Amino acid sequence: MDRTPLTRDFFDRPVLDVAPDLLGRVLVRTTEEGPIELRLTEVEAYAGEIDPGSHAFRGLTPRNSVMFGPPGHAYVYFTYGMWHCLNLVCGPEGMASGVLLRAGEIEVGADVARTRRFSARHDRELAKGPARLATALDVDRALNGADVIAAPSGPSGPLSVLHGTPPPRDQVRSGPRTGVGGDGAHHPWRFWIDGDRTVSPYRAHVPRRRRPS
DNA sequence: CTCGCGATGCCCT
DNA sequence: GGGCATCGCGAGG
Repeated sequence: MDRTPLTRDFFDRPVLDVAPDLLGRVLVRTTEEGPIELRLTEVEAYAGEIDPGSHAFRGLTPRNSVMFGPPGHAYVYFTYGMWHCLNLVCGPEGMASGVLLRAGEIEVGADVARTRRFSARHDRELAKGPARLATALDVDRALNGADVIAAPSGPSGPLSVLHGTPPPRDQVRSGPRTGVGGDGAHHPWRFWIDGDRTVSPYRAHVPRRRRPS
């Protein structure tokens, strides 16, 4: 496995080039309890201000400001009152595009991840879904804006991405994004590794009705 | 394995 | 005040 860190230039490309190219890459999370390494198996592209599904669609806000910054940084948001999700900012500064990390296989530190993901029945469920992935890697808003480009000698900060072993191109599949409705629903901007058991199940967008009071 | 539903708090209109 | 880039649980096949 190639443990060379990905460079800034890797992320400074159009999001639809970066997103599928992240499959098979290795995310390294350094925690006090030890390292966790995750091989990415499922991602989604969010194309900045032109994309109705993107948090950046309505322009710069306090929450999404990291997306408007330079590539190669973590954008972490809080959702459904309980969960965090982790994105990697890509494209040139100002494009506000990013890749949501949806699922992966934990290759190192499954025991550490399990201390937070104790309800997972199999190891392959530890990071099967974006909020599970963030929980397993102990990612919260404290890491919002963190630089994920490691020094050439290896990971130094809390989060970094290594080259890993990308799958053959014919094993990369694409389809509609999970849980995205409206005008952004039909874009096939979700990418995953065909047949991988850690990929999360597809769920179509469901508009919610207000609970009777 | 699938489906249905409630939890929960922050963001933005 | 509506909606959310979700998850875990319980019931049923």
